[in-house]
Amino acid sequence: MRSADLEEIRSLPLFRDMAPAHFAELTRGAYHQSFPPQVDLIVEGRPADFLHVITDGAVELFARWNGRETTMAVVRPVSTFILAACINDAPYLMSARTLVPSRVALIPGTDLRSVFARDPAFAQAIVRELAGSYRGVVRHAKNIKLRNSKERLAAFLIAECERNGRSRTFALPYEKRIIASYLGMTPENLSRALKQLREDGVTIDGATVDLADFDRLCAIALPGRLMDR
Amino acid sequence: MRSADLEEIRSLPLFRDMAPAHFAELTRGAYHQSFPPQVDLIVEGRPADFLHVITDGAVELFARWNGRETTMAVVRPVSTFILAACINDAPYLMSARTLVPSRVALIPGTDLRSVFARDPAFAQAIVRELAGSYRGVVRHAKNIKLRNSKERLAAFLIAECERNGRSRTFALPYEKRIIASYLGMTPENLSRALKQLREDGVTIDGATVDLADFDRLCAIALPGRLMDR
DNA sequence: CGAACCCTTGACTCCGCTCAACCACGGTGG
DNA sequence: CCACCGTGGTTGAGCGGAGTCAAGGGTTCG
Repeated sequence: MRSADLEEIRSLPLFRDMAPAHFAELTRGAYHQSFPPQVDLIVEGRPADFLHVITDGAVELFARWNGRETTMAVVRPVSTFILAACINDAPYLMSARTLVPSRVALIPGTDLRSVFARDPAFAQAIVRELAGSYRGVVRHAKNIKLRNSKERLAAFLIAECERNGRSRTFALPYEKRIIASYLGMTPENLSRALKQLREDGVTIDGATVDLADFDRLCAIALPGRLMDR
Repeated sequence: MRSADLEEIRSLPLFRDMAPAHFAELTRGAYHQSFPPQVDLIVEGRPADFLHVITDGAVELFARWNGRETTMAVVRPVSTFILAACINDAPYLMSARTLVPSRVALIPGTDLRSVFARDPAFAQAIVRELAGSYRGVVRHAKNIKLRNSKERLAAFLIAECERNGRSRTFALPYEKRIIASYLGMTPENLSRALKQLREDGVTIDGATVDLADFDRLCAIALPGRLMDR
């Protein structure tokens, strides 16, 4: 693994405070690989062999059942995913695939569990990471169960706007069908919902969005840290 | 706190392996209280002061937004809830209220965090508990997003059946309106869905359920450990 | 240039919600 | 003892949101 990559991973909250020897132990058996788009990194149901750390690109976490599919989250650098399955040595509950060309570090689950049992600082960091992930899914579930599709879309646009430094215009971060699936609707419906939001100052051209009336959107989505962080 | 209660709490996976002195430290500042039904134990948004351990009864975890409400889980003895908020010292994302007369032990969050930083075995247990909770919410979200209401209901009945030792008849564990909310539908709709399932061998009398054709239900719900544990 | 693929649009269907009435049950108080 | 009322559950009618199916346009890429 390149030392620049190591630095980057090392600087993550998850690894920042652990003993240097333990970090070396973790990364010794690790791979760091580049993947083209649309590669399946993880398929749900398989045993959790590796903790994944995305260092570049974007990865979709999704789930399948009975021929249907829904995206649960989109992970961006630099962060980890499917830590819970690794720690519990349990089968993955979600699949993962690259959305764009991406680089991912793979840390063997056995090493992870071994170091985790010996390094208190690392254990603490894992707890924080897990607690954060947990709260993320809770927010997602609340979002799905409490808001209707128009409200979810408005909330999503607000969140994206803030991710881009509250700039009034910005680009959608990935394909609309992914956004639709993440928001729990069909692509057709997302299209219609976007059109419907034109009355609220939202204009769309391809992937670029313009929010003319931020407050109006807020009145629809009523964003708050209990659901939108 | 009564010593029998202490024993019970101590035997939980979360506390089983920690140092005796640390366990004493945790429970020293703890309360153990009885509550009547319909008491709000936690209201979302408040800072997370206490880890809750339910030792008797049943507690509903739910969330509100804009006048709507949805139940996220029902917690039964003996287990803990809202660990994530406590560990992160963050506001609760969910509210909690007793469904029936219940006993709950309250462990101060400051003590929890303090011991957690010093006791590696405890930190490990917390990680396992958190990872388990995380996977629980992921399952819930998948359930909501991938199955329609009839399928969710069938899966719920199957799960309840197995909780009762696969007995063919059993009682619904709590009010139907709670079940409806948990399954992401209205009470009216639950009623209709139950009636609809009569063709599949489900008969309902008040709170008692009879499943004449388990396999038929399975064909609808397609249960699996990736969504129904 | 053709072939995918994504997005959009329209028409239609249907699942699930709303609103309203009604019933069963249990508790209360006259 | 019974009238009254509140609550939870059921049922029905009507509506609307969201999915499905099908077609067409725009882009990208081989």
